[in-house]
Amino acid sequence: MIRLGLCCTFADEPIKFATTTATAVGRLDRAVGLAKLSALCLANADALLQALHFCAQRGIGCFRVNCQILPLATHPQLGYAVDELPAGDQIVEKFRACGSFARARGLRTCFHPDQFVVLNSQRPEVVAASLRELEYQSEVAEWIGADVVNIHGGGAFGDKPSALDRFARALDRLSDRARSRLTVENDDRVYTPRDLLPLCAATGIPLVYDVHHHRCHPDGLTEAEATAQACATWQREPLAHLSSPLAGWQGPGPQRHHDYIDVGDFPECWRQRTLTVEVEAKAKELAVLRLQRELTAAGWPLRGDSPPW
DNA sequence: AGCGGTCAAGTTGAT
DNA sequence: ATCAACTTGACCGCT
Repeated sequence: MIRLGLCCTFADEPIKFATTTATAVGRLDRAVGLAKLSALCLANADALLQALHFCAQRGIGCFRVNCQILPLATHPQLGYAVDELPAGDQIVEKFRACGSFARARGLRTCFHPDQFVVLNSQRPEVVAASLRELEYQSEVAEWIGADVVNIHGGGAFGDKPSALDRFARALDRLSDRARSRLTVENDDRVYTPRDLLPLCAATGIPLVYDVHHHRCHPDGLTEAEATAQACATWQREPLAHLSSPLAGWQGPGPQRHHDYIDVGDFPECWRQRTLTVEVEAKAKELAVLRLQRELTAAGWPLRGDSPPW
């Protein structure tokens, strides 16, 4: 059974997550700034519940939460703990309500911090900021019952074995809350599945298999081999990523994402799997719903409302 | 009210 | 040495 996942935002549905900028908040007094941020966090908790309702209603079994759900939470100057916000209690309560809803409807949720999280950086301040970011996202993940906080391997710095070793050692600095949710994903320029599988074996961190990245940056493993080995790193339902190239596989910049998924890009070797497939496509929910229709027409078993993994 | 420039953060590799 | 690519639109300050 395949569970399809939607990433972060909507193309057509009027569900919006609010953001702000450090420049704007930095101009305000601390208290005024916190009041503004508090309102944004509250609005985002409401938007998340709407997003989950949409997914439940349309049989989309997984939703990825935007990493800016609590805007500027880890900013070096403007960052805050949620209990510093005027509506802090209410915010946590609303996120916990999202968690209850997701659990009741069998929806999976996950996080994917952006490229600034580099656990194997050679710069200690970058690693420290990355750990801080993972702790923040894992706190929200706990509120909403998300089981995955997924990151990339980071940089190679001219020496992948050393870089992977630094990655492994940084894990020891995470709380249980963060470490138990952390996963690592192959990317399209540095780390392949083959590079990451030994790290996963050594640390117990699951591998999120991005088949599009693997096609852009192959490593000698077939898709079936990479899928099998990635799935074996999971003690629960595995997670994978799928995209189609912007202008076809022969076109320029195949690593760039298309608006929709070409159903021909869906790996045949996923057919017998129980798997969450996050759809990374610019047309967002429209792309997920179209893929859902096409897979169903092709006889693939899909699930969006079954009990949690 | 509408417009357009701007946005916290890291790393790689193309030019 | 510089800069786009990752995500991409929404915000904010100016008229």
